[in-house]
Amino acid sequence: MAHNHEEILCRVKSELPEDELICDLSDLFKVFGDTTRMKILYSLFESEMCVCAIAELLGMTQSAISHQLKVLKNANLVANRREGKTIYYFLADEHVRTIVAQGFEHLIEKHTHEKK
Amino acid sequence: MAHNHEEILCRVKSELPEDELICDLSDLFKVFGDTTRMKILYSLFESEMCVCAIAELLGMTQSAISHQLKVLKNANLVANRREGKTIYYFLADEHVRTIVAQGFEHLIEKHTHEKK
DNA sequence: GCCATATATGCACCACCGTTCATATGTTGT
DNA sequence: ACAACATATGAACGGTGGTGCATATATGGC
Repeated sequence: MAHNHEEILCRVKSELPEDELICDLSDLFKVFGDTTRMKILYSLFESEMCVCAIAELLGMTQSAISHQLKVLKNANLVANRREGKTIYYFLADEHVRTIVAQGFEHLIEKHTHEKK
Repeated sequence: MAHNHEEILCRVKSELPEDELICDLSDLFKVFGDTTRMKILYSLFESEMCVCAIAELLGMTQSAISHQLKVLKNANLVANRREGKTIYYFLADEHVRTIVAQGFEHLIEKHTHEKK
């Protein structure tokens, strides 16, 4: 046991969301937590792109990109449309931009504080 | 080589941020991508807390919590203050709430779409 | 100074994840 | 139906990261 904090423990415990929500949330952010996927998202900020274009842009295997696009799609961050043999991927909604932008702002603020 | 997409490649490539920014961004989101850290953040939404209180709340080792608090602190998501022997951790700024809230909204929207 | 309490840290183990290779699926043109 | 191209998928390898154990550091009380 430790020092007394029963009051706070009870109050915070009652306000904590269920495990499933916490899990879904961290799973979502996990998707943003990889440089390859982040590069893909940034690319799609500019324009929809087909798989091989992204692979060429990032200098990576088509397979690797395909795997990561699947992860992004499962998280509903991107969607795709078929046009003949090629499949174009694009941002699923505007939340993606907002979330990345918020992360960006945090980084900026962090850097300005470090310049002391 | 693949089918032609020189135009798009050049345009997108010129707009892509430098690798360091991409890396910093994904590193930041990586911090949100763990259930333990997410639970800690949600706890701190309610109130500042000491290490052993968080450990008791989450039913985990003091060591594990301490390790994760270090990660959160390195990312400038939390800060701490000492009061005698105990050290209280709290949210470093309001970006944390905003980022988590954005992720939450994305999940909500996703769920409503799945209810078809 | 010594002991108890609160927190931090180094290490090692294990699980998970990103990549590549090989191959499968799907589409178009002939 | 077959060949060529675009993409998806499964398996395996390697690296990273979260956890617990043991221990170190720090503060307060006696």
